Amino acid sequence: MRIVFMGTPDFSVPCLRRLLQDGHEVVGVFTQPDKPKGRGYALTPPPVKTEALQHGLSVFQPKSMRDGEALGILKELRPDLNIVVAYGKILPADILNLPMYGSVNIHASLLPKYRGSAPIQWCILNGETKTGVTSMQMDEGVDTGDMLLHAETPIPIDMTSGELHDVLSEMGAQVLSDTVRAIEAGKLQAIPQTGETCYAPMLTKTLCPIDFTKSALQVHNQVRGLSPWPAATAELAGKRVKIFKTALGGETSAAPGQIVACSDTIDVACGDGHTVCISELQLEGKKRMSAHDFLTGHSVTAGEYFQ
RNA sequence: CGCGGGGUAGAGCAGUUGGUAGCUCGUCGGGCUCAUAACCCGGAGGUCGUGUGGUUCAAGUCCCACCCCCGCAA
Repeated sequence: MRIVFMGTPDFSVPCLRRLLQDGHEVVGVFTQPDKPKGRGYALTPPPVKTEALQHGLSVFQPKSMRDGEALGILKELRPDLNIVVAYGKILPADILNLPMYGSVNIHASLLPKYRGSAPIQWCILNGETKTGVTSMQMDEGVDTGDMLLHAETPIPIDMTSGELHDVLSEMGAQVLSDTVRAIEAGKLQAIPQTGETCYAPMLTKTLCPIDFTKSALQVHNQVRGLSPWPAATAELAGKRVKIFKTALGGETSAAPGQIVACSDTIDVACGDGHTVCISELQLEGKKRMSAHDFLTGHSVTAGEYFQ
């Protein structure tokens, strides 16, 4: 099977690897253009590009998929199937429908819930207890295509987005492998998406500041949903602190935001009379470290407030 | 040349107007205790990111270059 792979971030990499491992002929890889990233605006290639080049694959990084040029390239590649995994661009119908088997997408949620670009994080932010990966036959809408296969996984109460990302990334590769095999065998039935839908938009920094008047569970979900990126934040003694890891604590009568204990973890009172126990954090300009290490060098005392 | 913070004992930090380093945790030994993550006493452990650089009688502390880490912004 001649396959064109379209993907960009780390999440896509296991899928690409799996296609190669399964012996498919990856005739081309589309990925986002290199972008200025990080300090000094160093031009950084997306992870899929790096991986593709290591395997000697042809890489294409068009700015637009709608100007005819991309379609021309695709025609020359003559794929039997397009595989799209977190590519980051909305594809027009002529691109999607060019291959004999059309285009298949791997999405990190149980569709039709959590369509959009940040399904992993929103599942955790909303406190979902299970999620999964779905493959679908793409149409022009955003994650609205008919569903092919899916796999489920529970979300433990302390799992972070980063951890779930890695799990779903591998699961996605497996679902993809199964999907392609089933397509080749011609025994796959597409199921229209029905039922409750919701949308998982891109994360923004406005989600980061913690409001300790919310319940401990809400704060905890915010922290793990935004961990490791972009990370929930709070202010302590005028400095911004990123918070990466918390656990649900016991009851307290302290005011929201007040630190009630700081021996091994930093326990903060929330709005519902319970605490969250911070175990991993990062002060602006400093490295990420455990609460224990943080407390060793910084004098934090019970009674202080997070804002 | 996007803006900014930082590299000092295993870890996290301090180090004032330049005079060869200190705190907390950990660690090792001893003590107290029914017991302990608690407490007491004592010890080990650092060529202060690199340059065999510059200034100086003297630099962790000032100047220069380079390497690395991090926050913002993208």
